[in-house]
Amino acid sequence: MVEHGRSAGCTVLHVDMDAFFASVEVRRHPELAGTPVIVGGAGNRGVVTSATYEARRYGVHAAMPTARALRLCPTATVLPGDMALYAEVSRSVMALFRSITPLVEPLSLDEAFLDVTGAGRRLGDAAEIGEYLRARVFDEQGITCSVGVAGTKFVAKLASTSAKPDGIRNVRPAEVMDFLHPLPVGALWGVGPKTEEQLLRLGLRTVGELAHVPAKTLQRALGPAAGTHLHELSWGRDPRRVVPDEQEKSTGHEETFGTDVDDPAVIHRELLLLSERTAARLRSGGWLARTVSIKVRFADFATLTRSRTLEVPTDVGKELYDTARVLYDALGLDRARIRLVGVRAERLIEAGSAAQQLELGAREHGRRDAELAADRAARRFGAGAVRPATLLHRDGRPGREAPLTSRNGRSGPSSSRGGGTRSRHPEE
DNA sequence: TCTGGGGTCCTGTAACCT
DNA sequence: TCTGAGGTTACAGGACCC
Repeated sequence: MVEHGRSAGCTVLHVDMDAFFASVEVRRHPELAGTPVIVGGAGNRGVVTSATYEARRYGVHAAMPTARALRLCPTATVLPGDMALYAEVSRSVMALFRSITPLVEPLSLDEAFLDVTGAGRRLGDAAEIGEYLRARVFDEQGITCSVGVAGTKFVAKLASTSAKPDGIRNVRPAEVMDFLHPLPVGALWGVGPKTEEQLLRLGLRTVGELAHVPAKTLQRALGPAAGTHLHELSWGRDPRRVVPDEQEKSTGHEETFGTDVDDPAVIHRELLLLSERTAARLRSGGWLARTVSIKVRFADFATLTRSRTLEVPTDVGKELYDTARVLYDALGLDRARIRLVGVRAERLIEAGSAAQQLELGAREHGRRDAELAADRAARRFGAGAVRPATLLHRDGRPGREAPLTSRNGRSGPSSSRGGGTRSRHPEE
């Protein structure tokens, strides 16, 4: 039971599923309960996407190469992941959140911010609502989550992290400095390995030490935006509101080859496949892309990007591919060893809003109609049911160079805004 | 040890426009 | 007509998140 008014001044909840993908897998395979389970790519270049706390005890964490994770924890069960299932569980959980308040801002499949200002009268204060949500999620989905309660998004997020696993943490306004200042600078949103290294060079190890450095000094060291941002966060100031349904800004696909590739024909084929997949996602979301970008990562991990803005926005795979190919060919790579290629559609606009422009652009519609038919076939017979002839083996089977296991079963682009706030990757 | 995939944001530079 | 300043846009790269 929660004492009345314990979260006065706190209206923001951050709810984060515990080891989400792995927990869903354990729910599906009850015989794995209490054992180390890793969800991730099993190939020679696969990485861990999610791991149960039993696996984490061995030092396993997300983004670690699976091969290394298995050296640390040889008894772990490795599962490839089932994004469609995780998305379904996520939809149910988000629907539960929306039954409490319309102000739900999903950050990824497994976490969301809730503003419960308007829900208090019905359900108690924010901390009581947090307890209620945790119980409902467990009852309905059989998985646990952790909740942070605070007056700002940033502090609520840190609070849920400190409550993990299967806990709740309420940080009242008067407690924010005591909570925040002992934390390492790396806990701040926007401080990754590079910035942390810079801050350590300045002798700043904790948020409290950073808070007492003049904002001007931080701005000089880190740039005006990052300097101001970190100074504000270090004093618990975060004006961002909980915003439901944010507009997507880009979507795309990339693929790491199982082994490095130096054959331009193979790269071209991969660019076509990635363009088709990206376009299908544009169409399913009702968007057109104004800009196409490609990403190329070489064997030594050096990465470059190139982009081009289209005269007429598109959701047609062939048009994305034509631009991607021009960008790639312009690099003039002479059988360089390539590890990864990617295609992204950027500067998205709603398809309806661009109807006029399309007519003016007099685009050829036959190809789009064919791709729409392929979408319908994919819905009926499964992804890849229809694809360009160049992506087929001679015997008609779908074919390509062996990239890593694709773990991407997502149905649409993320509403993520990165830079420290959103993503669709579970955990950590 | 050897680094996936899907995102956003910031910064610097160059080109373009007024 | 030419020129320079200042603003805007496009592009590329890097950092970050999970």
